[in-house]
Amino acid sequence: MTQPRAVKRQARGRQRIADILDAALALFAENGYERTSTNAIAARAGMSPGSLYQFFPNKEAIAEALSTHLVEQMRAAHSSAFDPSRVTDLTLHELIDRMVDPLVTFNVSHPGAKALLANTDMPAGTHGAARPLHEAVVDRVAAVIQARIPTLSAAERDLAAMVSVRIVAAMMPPIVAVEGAERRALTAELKKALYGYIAPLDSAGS
Amino acid sequence: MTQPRAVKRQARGRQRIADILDAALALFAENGYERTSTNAIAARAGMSPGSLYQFFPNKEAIAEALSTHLVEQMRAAHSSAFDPSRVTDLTLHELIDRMVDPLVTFNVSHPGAKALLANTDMPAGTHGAARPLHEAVVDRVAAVIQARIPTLSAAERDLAAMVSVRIVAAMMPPIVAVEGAERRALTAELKKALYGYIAPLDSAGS
DNA sequence: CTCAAATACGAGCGGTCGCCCGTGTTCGTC
DNA sequence: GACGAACACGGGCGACCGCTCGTATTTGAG
Repeated sequence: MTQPRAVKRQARGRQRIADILDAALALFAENGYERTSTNAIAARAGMSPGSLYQFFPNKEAIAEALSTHLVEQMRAAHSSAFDPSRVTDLTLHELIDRMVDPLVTFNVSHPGAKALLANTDMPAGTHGAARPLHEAVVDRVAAVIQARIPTLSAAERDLAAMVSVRIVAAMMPPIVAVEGAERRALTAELKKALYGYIAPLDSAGS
Repeated sequence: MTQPRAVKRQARGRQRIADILDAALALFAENGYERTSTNAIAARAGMSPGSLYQFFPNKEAIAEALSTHLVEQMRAAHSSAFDPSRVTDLTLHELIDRMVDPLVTFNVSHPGAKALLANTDMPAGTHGAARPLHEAVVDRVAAVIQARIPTLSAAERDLAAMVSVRIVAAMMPPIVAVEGAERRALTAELKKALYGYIAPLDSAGS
């Protein structure tokens, strides 16, 4: 439906699309979606407005492509972190480390991703592109919890996964905003919160 | 400084200001700040654009007044919840109940308040009006923690307060979005998360 | 009752935005 | 080397935005 009717792209064109996405991500992160004009995106990407519209039918499509792009990168970066095998061999601390650390790394190296995916300053379609990611993350966390604590009911497990993901998301902005020792301290605090929430449910000890 | 040079308002005028604020809150909650036009606010409030600008010098002033208004209501609603007296007499569960329940009530009865105060889709001045609230809440939570767990260092206490507030804020949207038993279940889960985070620090037992 | 102040109106100004289109240029293919 | 498709340009259109202003009406104080 929203399929943009595949146009044969040349290498030049694909590079320009990447340029547009880079410029858009930077500007969205700086000023938000609404405050960023398409002319500004084109200028930052080093092209004319007309050229920009050769690759995207409208502004919203840029946001959607950007969301999809980030979602893919995130998925790729975290596929290993959610491996449900050997989940019972690890201590809960180790398990939390394995899931939190890559998330922090990704969010640090992609500032503005949060600004895009978590912001209400967005057209509806863009949220639609982000929701599958959130659901996917929650599902995978639920799968890990299922492997770890099989005694939980499905409802309890899903609820615990949702709450865990929200806690992580809530701590991400301050973690990304600082560096070094401060970041490590905040990350440690996030892990303490997760541990405190999950440990009472856990049957496999510390 | 931003003091709008007190104009003698008649009762009619004060009512109109309230109408404008109501309309703006509803529209901001529905569509966000940027997507809401001043003409739309005026129309929803049942007046002409010219009349609206009799009471507010510009759009940002509306957002600021709205923020201040909500902040005041929130402060009033929570002043009792943060009473640091008798903090040591309560169990940690009771203490958490006392602080979480009024917050949930307020957020339920003021949907869109979050949309305003937590959104990046806002002029800088509006964030400036919301930050004092957040800081005030964190400070008061820190004061309660101080009374409850005096052994904590200042840095640890402030950190714990910040994390606690973030956890509460993170769970608020889904809590507000549902009703009845579901809402109670989510609220209970929030309290479990808070308890799990704070209990390990607490010296006064369950 | 009078009158200045407060309130109310709404057409429309100046500006910006998303986007189009006419035109010219570069690329891949044969 | 020729040719069509992809790419590139940028002036500017139409719509809408925040906001103004000239004017008309209502209010409360004296």
